Amino acid sequence: MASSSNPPQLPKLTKGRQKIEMKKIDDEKKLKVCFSKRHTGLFKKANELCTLCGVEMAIILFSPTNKPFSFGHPSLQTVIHRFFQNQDPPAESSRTSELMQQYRDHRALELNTQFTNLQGQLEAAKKTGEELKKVRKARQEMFLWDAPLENLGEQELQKLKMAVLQLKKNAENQAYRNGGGVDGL
Amino acid sequence: MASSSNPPQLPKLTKGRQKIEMKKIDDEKKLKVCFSKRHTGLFKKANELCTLCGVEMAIILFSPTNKPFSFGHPSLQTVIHRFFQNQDPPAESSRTSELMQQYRDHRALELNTQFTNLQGQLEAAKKTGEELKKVRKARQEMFLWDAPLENLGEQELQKLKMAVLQLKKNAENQAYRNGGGVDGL
DNA sequence: AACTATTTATAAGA
DNA sequence: TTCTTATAAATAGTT
Repeated sequence: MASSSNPPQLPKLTKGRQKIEMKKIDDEKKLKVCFSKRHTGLFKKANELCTLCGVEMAIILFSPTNKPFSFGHPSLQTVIHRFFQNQDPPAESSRTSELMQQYRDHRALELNTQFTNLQGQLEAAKKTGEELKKVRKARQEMFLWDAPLENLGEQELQKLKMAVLQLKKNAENQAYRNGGGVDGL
Repeated sequence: MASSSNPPQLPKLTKGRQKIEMKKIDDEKKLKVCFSKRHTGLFKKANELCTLCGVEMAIILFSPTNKPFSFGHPSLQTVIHRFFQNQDPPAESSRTSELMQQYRDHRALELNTQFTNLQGQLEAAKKTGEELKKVRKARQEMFLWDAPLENLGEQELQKLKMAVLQLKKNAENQAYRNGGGVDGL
């Protein structure tokens, strides 16, 4: 009690968790450990999401040593089959719903055209550009495009908005790094 | 900060994160929010694992409202194909793979072909109203759409950003013109 | 594999 | 829905 034991220099036993750069880990040993921990963590998160929110999910991945791993709830085949089989929810069969479906189809068609156009712009951009360097950041945000391409609606617009914001942020970061030259890589 | 203990009365603004029971969330609103956050978090973790460890991975999941989402690196097709095609010494699901063996040749390759010709199908469908059903199917296949995740330079990034902004603008205009009242699902 | 010290992810609340 | 805040979890570096 008497002794005030909060010396400025606590002999920390470890450095604790350190922030790591988001790029491919070179060190074989570290990579192995990292994969092990994160693979476990990811599957745990997946399981929690399934439990908490009642979602059906399938995960397939190949380890750094090309070993296949998978997760499925309720099962791999169930989810994959459902996904590719395009099992729509309940079937409402009325004239109205049919018209609505046609409307959605039409709208989807137009959106697809726009996406195709976007793809073309990307191709053009790649040709115009010269060097390809710090792309990892960009790639990180790109995964957002992979998910919700079904039935683009209000929610999807929100995601697009988020993607735009992230791209903007990313561009700014890159500009900053180019100017300051902090920790080169 | 030296010797005196902290004053006991800290007017905490919030309770902060609270531990939750690992079971299906009943509250509709909470469930929705939870899914949104965790879905984003999971995909982020997945992306990090791919980046850090050079892992190939595919995730397919159905939200509480049965909306399909997917993540793929380098692409959904690539990973799924590899999984069901590569009948390597199966680390775990040999039975599953076996069940999907035929499915692989039949469905996956078929889908790949359809995707390749997606544009053509859509064009054709646009002219033949009767082809709307095909469009509907094509729309589902759009999940497989993959942005070229190759390397992009800074200039490309800028162009991409602009392209995205344009896309968003178009989508919004379209939504407004259509009144946005046809939100099925 | 277990342990710390931090970084991240999030449940609540605004 | 988005932002903030406080706390729960995940995990990089050690032992």
